[in-house]
Amino acid sequence: MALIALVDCNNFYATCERVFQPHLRGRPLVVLSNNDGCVIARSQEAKDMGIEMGVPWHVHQQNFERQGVAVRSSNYTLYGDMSARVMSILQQHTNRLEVYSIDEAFLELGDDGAGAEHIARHIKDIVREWTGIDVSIGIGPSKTLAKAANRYAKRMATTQGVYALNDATDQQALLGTLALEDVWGIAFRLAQRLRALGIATPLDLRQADPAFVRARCGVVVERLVYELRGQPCLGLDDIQHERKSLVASRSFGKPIEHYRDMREAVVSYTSRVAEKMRHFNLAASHIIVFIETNRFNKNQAQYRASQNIDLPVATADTGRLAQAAVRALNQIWRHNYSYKKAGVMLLGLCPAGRVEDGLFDRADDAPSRARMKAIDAINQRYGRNTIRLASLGAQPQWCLRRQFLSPSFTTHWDDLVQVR
DNA sequence: TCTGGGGTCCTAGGACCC
DNA sequence: TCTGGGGTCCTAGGACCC
Repeated sequence: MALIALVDCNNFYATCERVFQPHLRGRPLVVLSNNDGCVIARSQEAKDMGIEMGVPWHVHQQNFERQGVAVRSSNYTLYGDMSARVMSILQQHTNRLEVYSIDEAFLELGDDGAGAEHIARHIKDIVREWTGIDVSIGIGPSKTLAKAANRYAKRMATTQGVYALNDATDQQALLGTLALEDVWGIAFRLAQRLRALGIATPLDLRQADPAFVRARCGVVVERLVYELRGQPCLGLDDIQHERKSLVASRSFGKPIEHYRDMREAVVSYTSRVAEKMRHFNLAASHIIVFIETNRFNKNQAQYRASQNIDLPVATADTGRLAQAAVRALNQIWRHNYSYKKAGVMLLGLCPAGRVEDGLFDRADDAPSRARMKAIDAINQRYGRNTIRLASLGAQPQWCLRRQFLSPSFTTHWDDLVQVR
């Protein structure tokens, strides 16, 4: 069975900053979120000082600055660029690569344990030499075990950054020492639930009855049982999948109380997210706007709301999207609240050219009986709502709802042409 | 008084990840 | 005074249909 390696860049954002500012090496360093609100990355020295992930910077600022902690605002363009360099090196050493996040990737490394470890050490050296980024590598028969191995590689100096968790004895020994929350996919809530069921460690979970776990905690945790046993349930997702949603959201530096300010914010988020969408060459068929008050402020009246608008035609046009966004905002806006955050989410994404150039994205004359019949036939064949009649103002429009399409449908584009 | 059963679709919200 | 931003997947429940 093929072994999976998880390559994870150590202290990624902090290391990226250091590659270009070598004088920061050896000093504790933190990277802050937008608005410099809270800590989103730390160098090893900063971690050792006890600076926690996600803490609001203002709480500790004075204290830490006195101790010589260097601070940087985040620079995602730089991190994205460094990430691409690392990933392209990894790509050269495997047939299958899943880029899991900006600083992590899963690789398939063959089925020979010793061989896999050897390759992993080689990868680690090369990445360091070519990019200045330090990585840790965990190897195991499943993604979840590779994750656990990676943790161990990171924490134990004796591993020199690479650890293989291939045989059952090692797996049991390690899982017995971990907390439930150390398992990829288990956080506070699930850990609580599992403990209440008498499952106290990852080793207990590995040995639990999958059917029992499924009945109590659902299919996600059942999968983890198998994954911890080394029977992979989570495949390597190395095919570039299409994005399913895009978001632009922000916390406001100063809370918003007036409708006009909120409208301005929502329109500007819409324009930002629309631009991102066009970059991926996509169009959206739903737009959601959400607004909320400051949930940390216990003395304040709380309000959260979101509104989904179905667009009659999938579009990437900022004007149309902004119009819909304002309509959504109008439905949820309430006076007398102090709003702290808002966002715009685009859903039902589909390739842009197709629908925009499509046959149905225009106010046509009333559909003929023959056309109605043809459309009915398509809906019957490929599922209802593949094509539907929508209204924009008084004008009926035909639109293609690509998110309802079966995969086979795309090869039958000709059918649509006939409808016309 | 009796009070189906199975299916689909949609939505809201929970939980997790980085 | 001040607490990030961007994602995915799953579930439960309601509406509706036959």
